[in-house]
Amino acid sequence: MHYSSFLNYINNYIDLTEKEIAFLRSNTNYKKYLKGHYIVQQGAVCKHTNFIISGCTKNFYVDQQGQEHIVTFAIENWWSADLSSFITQTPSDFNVKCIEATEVIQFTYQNQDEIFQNIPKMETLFRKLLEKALVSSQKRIVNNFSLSAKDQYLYFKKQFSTIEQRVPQYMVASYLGITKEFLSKIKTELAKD
Amino acid sequence: MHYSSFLNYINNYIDLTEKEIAFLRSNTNYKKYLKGHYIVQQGAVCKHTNFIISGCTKNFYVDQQGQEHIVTFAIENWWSADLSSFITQTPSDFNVKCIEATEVIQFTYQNQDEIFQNIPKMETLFRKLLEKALVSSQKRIVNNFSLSAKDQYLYFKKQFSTIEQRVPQYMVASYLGITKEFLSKIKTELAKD
DNA sequence: TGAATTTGTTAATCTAGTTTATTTTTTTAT
DNA sequence: ATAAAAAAATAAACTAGATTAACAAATTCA
Repeated sequence: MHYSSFLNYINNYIDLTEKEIAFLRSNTNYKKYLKGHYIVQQGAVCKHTNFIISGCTKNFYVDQQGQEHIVTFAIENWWSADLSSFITQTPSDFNVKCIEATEVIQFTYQNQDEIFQNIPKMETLFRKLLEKALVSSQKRIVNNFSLSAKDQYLYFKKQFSTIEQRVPQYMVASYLGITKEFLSKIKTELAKD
Repeated sequence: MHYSSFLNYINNYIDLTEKEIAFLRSNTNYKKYLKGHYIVQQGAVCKHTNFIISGCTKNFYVDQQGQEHIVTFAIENWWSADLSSFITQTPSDFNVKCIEATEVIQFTYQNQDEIFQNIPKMETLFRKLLEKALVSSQKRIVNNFSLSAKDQYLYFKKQFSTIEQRVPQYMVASYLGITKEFLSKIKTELAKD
């Protein structure tokens, strides 16, 4: 069943009783998106937080010049949403799009509220996830201004080798904040060694 | 008393009973740092999360070339710590230094744990603070790769005008990830209009 | 009050990464 | 299997921002 990987994931952090599992199940639902489909679209409210069971998504932003900037990727066992829109329930500045066909367990803001109220351990889990996410976001800012593009690419490759193998190179470039041409240059340079 | 601004701040988000306030008080303490003093030093464990009552701190990182990169500033009614070190209780890669004499209410990891266990509303508050912090961290990443240095400076100025007026210009440059010379150039350019 | 230190400016030169344009390779769908 | 589309590579010209170095203001503090 679809829920098993979701429950396995949660089980890595906290223990849930049968009752709590049932409650969680009744406050989440399973959904499958096709490749290329949008989970969230710029201008629309992000209705759900999504736990990815299988597949891959990108969270990106289209700037005024029409250029796409990838903020995060997400794969199996990660969370995917536009946090800003979700927590405020206001229109999103970002898109979440499926790079592959993607299965998720999702819950609404109301669902989340009920889950946290009925299973405080879940709120603790989320608090800790947010801490980790913030740490890696800050780490990315630091890398951004202390590493060359080449070193940022090597760091990404080391940290997210699975993602690098699954997404087109121009998306990696977009995530790194450099042009696809320059990433190509970096890779040929690295290949020489 | 020192605690009043801390309690006022918390009161903006949640209601605490007298008992809860007493508990919070007994699990936090007041401390005053002089200008130039370190709250956290690179290589040491970040023992406390600090709520700033008065003053200003910078959270920065010294890279291998000896260059300082400011990750965040913090002023009155903000939180200041090296989150990464605090949550893992392992040595920090960052420094937190007082730009002005700074008064804080601080608590240890154990204190935090007890507070969250005894006052779940406090964990909810922190979960929400972390959500907001993550959103603004992601916003900063986006700005970083879609705005020119000039526009990033204008955004900083708009968002943190109080900070801009309090810290030397070379620190603003460091926060923006540009050289002080280039920021000076940007400012003379802007002054022409 | 004035010497020392910290902070900010200006200008010339340099470089990492962008832009634009063309070609090649890989993937997708029929 | 093959045509069309998507992705990647190459290369020349260009630019935002860095580096270096010398100088000017503003603070600090004895």
